[in-house]
Amino acid sequence: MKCRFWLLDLSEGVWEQRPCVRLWGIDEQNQRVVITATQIQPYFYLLPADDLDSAVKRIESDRERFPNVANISMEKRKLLGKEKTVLRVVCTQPHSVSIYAKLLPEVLGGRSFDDLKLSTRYLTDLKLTTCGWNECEVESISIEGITTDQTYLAKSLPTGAGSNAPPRLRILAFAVLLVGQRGSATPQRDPIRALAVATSSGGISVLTPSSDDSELLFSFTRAVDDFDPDIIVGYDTNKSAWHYLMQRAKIKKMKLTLGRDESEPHISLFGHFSIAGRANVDLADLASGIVEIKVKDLKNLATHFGVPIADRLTTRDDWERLGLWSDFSSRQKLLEDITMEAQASLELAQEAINYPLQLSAITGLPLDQVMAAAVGFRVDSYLLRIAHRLGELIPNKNELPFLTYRGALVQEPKAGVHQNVAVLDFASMYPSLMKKYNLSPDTLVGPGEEVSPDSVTLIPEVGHRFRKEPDGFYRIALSSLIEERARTKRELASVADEGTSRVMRERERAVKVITNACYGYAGWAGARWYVREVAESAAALGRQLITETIAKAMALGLEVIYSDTDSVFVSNITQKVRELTDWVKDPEMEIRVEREYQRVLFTEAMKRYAGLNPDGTLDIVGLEVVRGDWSDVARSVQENVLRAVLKHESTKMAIEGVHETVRRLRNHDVPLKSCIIWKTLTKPIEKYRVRTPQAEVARKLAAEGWHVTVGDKVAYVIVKGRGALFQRAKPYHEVSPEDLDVEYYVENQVKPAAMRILEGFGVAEAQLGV
DNA sequence: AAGGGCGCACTTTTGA
DNA sequence: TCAAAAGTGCGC
Repeated sequence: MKCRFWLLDLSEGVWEQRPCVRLWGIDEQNQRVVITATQIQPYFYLLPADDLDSAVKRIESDRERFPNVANISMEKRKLLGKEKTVLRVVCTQPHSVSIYAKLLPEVLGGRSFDDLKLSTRYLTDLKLTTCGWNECEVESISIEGITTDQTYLAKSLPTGAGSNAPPRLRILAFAVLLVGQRGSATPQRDPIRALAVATSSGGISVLTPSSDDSELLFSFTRAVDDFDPDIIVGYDTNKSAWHYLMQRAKIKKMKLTLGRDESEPHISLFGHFSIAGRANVDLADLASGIVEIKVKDLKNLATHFGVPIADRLTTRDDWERLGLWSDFSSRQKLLEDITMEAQASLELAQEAINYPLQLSAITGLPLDQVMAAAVGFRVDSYLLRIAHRLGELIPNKNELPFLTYRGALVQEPKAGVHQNVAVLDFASMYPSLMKKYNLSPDTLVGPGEEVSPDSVTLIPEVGHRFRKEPDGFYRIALSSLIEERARTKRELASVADEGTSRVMRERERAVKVITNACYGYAGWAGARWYVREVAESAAALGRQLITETIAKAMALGLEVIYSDTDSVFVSNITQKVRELTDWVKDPEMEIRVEREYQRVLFTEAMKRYAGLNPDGTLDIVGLEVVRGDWSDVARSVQENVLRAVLKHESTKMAIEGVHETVRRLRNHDVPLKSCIIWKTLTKPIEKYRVRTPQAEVARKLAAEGWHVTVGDKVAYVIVKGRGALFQRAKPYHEVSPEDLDVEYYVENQVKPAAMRILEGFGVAEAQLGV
């Protein structure tokens, strides 16, 4: 019989002594299915240094060393466009692929390719769509431990069948309450205090242990079992909750059989926890990609997405939680916290899941992986499929030494306020240049290579040469992305249904993000297709293009106020701006008016400005207002100053605002929270060579038993006293308002932030003091 | 374990 | 006292 299924997850296993891939999905009857497939054996390619026959002989004559080689055959593939005959080395065991792919070149010389794990191999070879529909001829079987509605064996090679609307997904959200006796909770010492679960069927419950937490762990397992979710979601679960749950289970000698094959969660490829047959989604991964959210937490994420429940979330620090826990009468608050956290995670997942689903469908990474993977690996996965389609050998990941290269051009702005300014920019400049000039690893001409000058593009400044024909790997990949985006846009225009149109919008966004990441990818030393010359050439062509555009604007009599990378700020004279955009007249390199400011303010600095939009809102770029490492009090003062000078054109109003804040600060009338400075720990505390405030505070917290790790944001305030700044930085929860060094905030936060703007208006610093 | 690129502003510490 | 280095976070 034929099974049409929406592919949610993949796992690897063994079926009748053979390695198999399991495809976990949902069918059209909304039943959970799993298909066991054994058609593809694990393999990789070997391009030996010398002739193929002797390589085959050496492998076959050395069975002791290579016992897991099942067979070897010759195959034609391409290496950067050039035909090569390679050996396909089929292994009996999936894990042998990476071992032999490393070992054989050491023994025989040459290189190996396509070092993919079996499930990736399977997806790639069969062109299946993750988070999309696929088809397969199947027959029912029975496998012990598998809990899906239907269990099948694949009788044909499954095929991708497009990526239409997703089925109705069951989502389970959870949150744990972790409180230590002192400092951060430690699994060896502190049981899980409570666990809240919310499901997309409307159920919500809080589990609290009576004596120890084994019962809680058991109940959680049962809750997952009963509801049988497709997606398990929470906030920061990969870094915290899952580790804790697993450790507690281990201590209690229990198994957290959460998988659809009764297996336990395990750490997978990108440091996330993988659960067989389900997608474990950590919303922190979603937050990490959103630059507007400075302090990444669930409340800020929910607020960003406009989920109503955001208002009911309480952000607490560990020590505040410890305080509430210590007082028996306030424990209820903490239970409410995690209940809201679970409910909000659920609502957020429902609101925001379309984008990750589309990203998965486009890149071919399963949902849980695509969430956890960084941009580079998403691009990598996309390119891998294109390469395979083209018959290209897939280079293995290796850390190459890298060279930096010159990047984009930034022009000094004309400082001051400018009226009526148009901002023009090139749409997707770098990928467009890569496509237009066929910049690619396989079209790059070697330094000594003789070619006719007509057949190549010579890149200005850097002197690299790229063949105009045939189409290079990146051109093919980018074209297919750009076409996909155009197709999605067209479909979007004809879709009336709001649900479908949301899916399409997210698809378009996902395609765009992958497209724009290709330039950075090409210049990333960890990329499979890392070729510095490609990125370097795109940057050089970008500099040439923007330089010409600036010159043209000036020739047309437009005043050029500023330019950065792919944008120019010019006087907004409709006719001339039109002439400028027409001048480009290249369908592959479109420049368009992106924004129009009534007024825009520049200081002397690049990458920092504020513009007044026609609707009265402000765009604030680069200035303290948008920086997460300045106190709220300084940021809001600066924002008010900007609004006063740009919108109301009143420096008087601006100065009064500053006065008012300084007065309130000195009056202790500004909440302590507004004085917090957040800084990220960018390395382990022992690696700091300089005594920075955040490192000092982090050391202190660590000494008190709090877990502080790389990537954490440290919140501190500056208190009165003697000595360097780092000696006066304290964790804000230890500080009472009267200890605050108000003068520091006046002199080093509020004044600089305000003066940055006001000095261009002839305001002297003395006018701000009191 | 580490998880596109380079260009730039700015604060604080360091070390002579 | 001052310039350089370290550190962070931004823009595109």
